[in-house]
Amino acid sequence: MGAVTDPETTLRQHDLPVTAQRLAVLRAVSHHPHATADDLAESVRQEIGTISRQSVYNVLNVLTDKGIIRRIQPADSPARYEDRVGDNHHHLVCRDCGKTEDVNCAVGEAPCLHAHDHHGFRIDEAEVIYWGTCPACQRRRAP
Amino acid sequence: MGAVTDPETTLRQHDLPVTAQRLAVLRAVSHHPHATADDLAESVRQEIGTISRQSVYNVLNVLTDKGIIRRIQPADSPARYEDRVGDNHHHLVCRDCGKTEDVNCAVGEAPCLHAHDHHGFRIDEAEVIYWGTCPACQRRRAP
DNA sequence: CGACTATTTTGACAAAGTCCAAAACTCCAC
DNA sequence: GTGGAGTTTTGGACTTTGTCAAAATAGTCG
Repeated sequence: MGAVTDPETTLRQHDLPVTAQRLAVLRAVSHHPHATADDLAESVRQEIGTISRQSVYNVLNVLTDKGIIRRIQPADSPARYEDRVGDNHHHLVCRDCGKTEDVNCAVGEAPCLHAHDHHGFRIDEAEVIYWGTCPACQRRRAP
Repeated sequence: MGAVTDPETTLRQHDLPVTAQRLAVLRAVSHHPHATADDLAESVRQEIGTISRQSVYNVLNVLTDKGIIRRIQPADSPARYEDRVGDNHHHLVCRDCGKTEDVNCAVGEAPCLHAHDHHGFRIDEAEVIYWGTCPACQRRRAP
């Protein structure tokens, strides 16, 4: 997604004024999938010198609302952001270090969307998180 | 689980000294599934008069570590606790009000545990959250 | 009952975000 | 280009959820 369209065009397509901060955040999300807001702030500062914490949050919130990026919020971890949207993929998260990987949906298209007993809820998303230990942490703990 | 064994026996079976606070928290979790730590503190106070915020967290952490209760942590919500453990069920969460319902695993036994591409992770749990709008919030928003 | 250990309490602290008002910037029409 | 309206960005205070540490208290076992 981020690769197909350049950041500036993406912003204009969504009627968002183009600012240096937004461009930089958008690029940072593309280059560092699953980074936290703090990671991204750091990354943006290296690119454009300075940005306020609040602006990072503002931009991330706007982009998330517009569906340009996706926010994932695993337990015991700050929110993480990614570029890849609208393809029903899921995540693999390390309990020790928080490392996050994409996994394609195990069942196929958008399968998970059908809970058996939906209690009258109108369901709009099925979120799947696989919890485990990443290779590096496995080595670190059982040497 | 909570219904089968009484709270006091449950605690002794796990080598935990029995205290008024633990009994009350355990009962509160049984009676109010998916309640937050604050909800539970409130509930316990009505039963035994007073309990410190820290004790509620202490007890919930111990019980969770022992596998007596389960903690779920949906995005944008404080942690919630439930009685029902070890049966691979999942949750339905309302985006508006946070209302949470149990749903039995859509695929059967413990199916979800097999991600296709596991990147070398050792996976120990697959967590599924269905996001949507509960009946009450549907009515409230589209009158 | 009494000693020993574990738990509870109290109060300070930390992380992740949000709220607010003022200043700076972008966009668009001229 | 330039000016004005409307948005963004800033910086600082604040909120929420949860943890840490030390002192006081309560539970357990002989």
